[in-house]
Amino acid sequence: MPELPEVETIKLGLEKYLVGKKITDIELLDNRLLQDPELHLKGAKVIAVKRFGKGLVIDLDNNYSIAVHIKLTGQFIYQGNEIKKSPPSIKLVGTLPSKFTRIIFKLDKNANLYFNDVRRFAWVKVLKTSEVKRLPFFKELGPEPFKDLKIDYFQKVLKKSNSAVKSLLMDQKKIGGVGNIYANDALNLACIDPRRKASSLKDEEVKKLYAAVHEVLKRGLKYGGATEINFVNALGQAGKYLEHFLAYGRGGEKCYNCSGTIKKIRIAGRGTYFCPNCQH
DNA sequence: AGCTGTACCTGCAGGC
DNA sequence: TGCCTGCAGGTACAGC
Repeated sequence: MPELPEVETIKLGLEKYLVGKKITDIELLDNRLLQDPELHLKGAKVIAVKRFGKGLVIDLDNNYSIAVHIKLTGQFIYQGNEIKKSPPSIKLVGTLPSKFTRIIFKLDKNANLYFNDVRRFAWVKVLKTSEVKRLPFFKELGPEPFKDLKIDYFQKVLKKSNSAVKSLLMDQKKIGGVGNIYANDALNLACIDPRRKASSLKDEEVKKLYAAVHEVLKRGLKYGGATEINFVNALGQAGKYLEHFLAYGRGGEKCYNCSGTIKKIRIAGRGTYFCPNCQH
C-alpha cells in the first residue's frame, strides 16, 4: 500500500518534472474531487513538491497549494516531451486518460499530469499554502522516521499505548508514514510478535524495533516502493520492494530469520503476517 | 481520552 | 460462463 517510501517515490518524481511548470488548464473527470477546478490553479506555476507522512503537497507560486492523499489507489502520472525512454506500465496504468483518471492537469510545454484513482478514496484539496498545516490530517500527523521520530519519543509512545504494537506503528497520529506492509516487515525484522501490547516491549526490543522500522523503510525507498494493488511512480512505473517483502503477503512461505513459516492472522481487521517461530 | 470496529469504494480471486 | 461473496486497506468517524 502506498506508505512513506511509495509516497516519497512519487514526490521525487513530481519534484523533478513539475517544478517550474505552469498549469494551463484543468480537466475534472470526477466532480466529487474539487468544487471549482480552475480556481487558484489555472495560470499558477509549481514551485515545490513536499511530502508529510503519506500526504503530498504541491506548492504554487500564488500562495496556494494542492494537498493530496492518494490513500490506496491514487496515482500521479506525468507525461511530457522530455520523457521518451520510460513509458508507463500499460498493465498498471492503461492508456491515458484511463477510465480511472479523475483529474488531468494540463501543463505548459505540452505536458500533462494525470491523477488516477480506482477506488475513489483519495482526496485532493486546493487551499492557501499557509492553511495546509491546519488540515486535520496534517495537523495531527505524528513525527516520522528519518525526520523527527526520536528514540526517546518512540519509547514513550510505546510505553503509554494500550494497543497491539502493530496497530501503534500504523497509527498516523503517533508515527507518520508507516502502514501495513512496513509495520509487518519491521516487526519480522525485529523478531517481535505483532500482537504484543506496545507497552510490554522491553527497552532492548524498543531499540531493535526502532532500528527495524528505519531499515525496512530504507529498503522500500531503495527499491522505489512496493506495487501491491497499483502503486506506480510519477512515470507510471512499478516499484520493486514487493520482491523484497520480509513478511507481508508471504503467508505459508519460509521466514528469512529462521526455519519457521510465515502465518497470516488479523489484527484490528487488517491482514497481518508474522513468523510464530521467531517473533515473540 | 483512547481505543476498536465499521464505512467508504471497486476490482479481483475463488467457489459453485 | 457467470453470478455471488469476501477480501484488499488508509483514513474518518461513530460508539464504547
